Amino acid sequence: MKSQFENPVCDECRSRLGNVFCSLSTAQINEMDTEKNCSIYKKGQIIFNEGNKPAGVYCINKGKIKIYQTGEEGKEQILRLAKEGDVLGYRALISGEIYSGTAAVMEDATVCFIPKRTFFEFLHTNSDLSTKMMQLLSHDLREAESRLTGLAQKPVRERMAEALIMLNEFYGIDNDGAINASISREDIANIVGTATETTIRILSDFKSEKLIELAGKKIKINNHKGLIRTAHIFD
Amino acid sequence: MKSQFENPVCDECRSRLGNVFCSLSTAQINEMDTEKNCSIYKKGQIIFNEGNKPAGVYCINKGKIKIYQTGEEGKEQILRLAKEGDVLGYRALISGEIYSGTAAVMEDATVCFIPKRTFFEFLHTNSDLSTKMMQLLSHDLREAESRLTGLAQKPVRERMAEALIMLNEFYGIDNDGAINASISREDIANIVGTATETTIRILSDFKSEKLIELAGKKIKINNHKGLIRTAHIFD
DNA sequence: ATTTATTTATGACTAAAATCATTGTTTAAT
DNA sequence: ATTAAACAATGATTTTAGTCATAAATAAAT
Repeated sequence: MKSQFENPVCDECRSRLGNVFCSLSTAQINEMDTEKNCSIYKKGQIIFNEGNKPAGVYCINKGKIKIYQTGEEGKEQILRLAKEGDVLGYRALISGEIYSGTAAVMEDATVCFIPKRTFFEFLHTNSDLSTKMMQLLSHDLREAESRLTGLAQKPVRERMAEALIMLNEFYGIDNDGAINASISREDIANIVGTATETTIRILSDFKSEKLIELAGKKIKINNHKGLIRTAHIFD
Repeated sequence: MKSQFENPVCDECRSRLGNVFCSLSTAQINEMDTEKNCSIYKKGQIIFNEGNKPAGVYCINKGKIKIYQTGEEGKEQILRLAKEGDVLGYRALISGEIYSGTAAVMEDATVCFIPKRTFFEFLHTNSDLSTKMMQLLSHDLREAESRLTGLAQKPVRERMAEALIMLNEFYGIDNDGAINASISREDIANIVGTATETTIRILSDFKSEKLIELAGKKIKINNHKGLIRTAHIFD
């Protein structure tokens, strides 16, 4: 399932400076280094599963991960995406509930597990961390609620344009100017909340309209302003 | 807009014992009493508006409130409902953003405003409050994400059944066994994420199927198990 | 009490997106 | 290199839910 290897060192982790753990004390960083348990996950592997009890949080050192909920007929709804520097699994841990979603690896990942005990100790002794956690949760909540409204009110085409803009921002671009990720049409469908065929059709439309370029799983945004107009984002 | 009157006393507020402020110290309760500013709002009035900058949080002493986002063509998407004991406006305040939703009164309300300064002081000095705030945000997030998945995957009929069960739990029942609230079909539509006409039709269907009884704005759940089956809730 | 406005109800029609079916293409496995 | 499996593309059809229109019923206002 997961292979042991030489753990990344928190003190040297550049991602950490951009996440909730950026203000840990030297002592706390050392403790995290001692207590954490890092693993390599291959594409397709599950980090945690809907319904399971959380035992800590996961800090992503490398890789691309999706968090999704599984609906009635096994269809995934992707709730969030995560990449290096992102922390996972805090929602369920903090609220003392079971995981409400599953975290699966989209591109090979190195993930550090920080045990519950350690995380809560930090949370109780470092008020900056708890402030940052509240801000993170607040941000996630805003995001989820906005998507909820979009899903209820916007047509698929607009949500698709929005999703492409989001993916472009989230993953950044590679040397060719394409979105720096290989995402299947099915995953895109599960982000947007539509059928895979509909996703394929709309992407083809966008291509015909010269808004994007397609090359296999690679998507390049050609006309950013046009996409924004298509998405009807005015804020 | 809002009329001044004799403020409710926090120390005597029974609702407070069930919300995030339940563990404030006596000194903090007294401070809250001094600093807070309570108002009476009539049905239809706005407590805060999407896009405005938060200046504190609102604690509902009495009344029914909806928080919604306004979409492109002015259609409301109701994100959350609130009643006595609920706290409002914390998400935007904590994340330092503008309000992402509007809070409007559905039934005449008494609402206490707690200034930002006071709230943050409590948050920084009372670790139990910050824990509870994190739990509240986590819970809200779970709720929002589950609704997101439902909206993407469940047909209107199922979501409607689910909404009725939620409303029944949230507002409780009156002497006649009906949901203890008068909600317009339009508001129900804006909770479920559908058109008002569709809401009316599905409620009529539920009535024909003896799942509910309708009398004007009053809705009584007749067959709870049947509704749960209709909603396809298995957890 | 009567008028006006709002809300609820119902029918007819349209549009959007899902589903089903099939073929082509890429990617992975042997 | 060849086969198998997974993924992408496209067409045809169906289903779902939205929109428009109009009438009945409630609720609010004068």
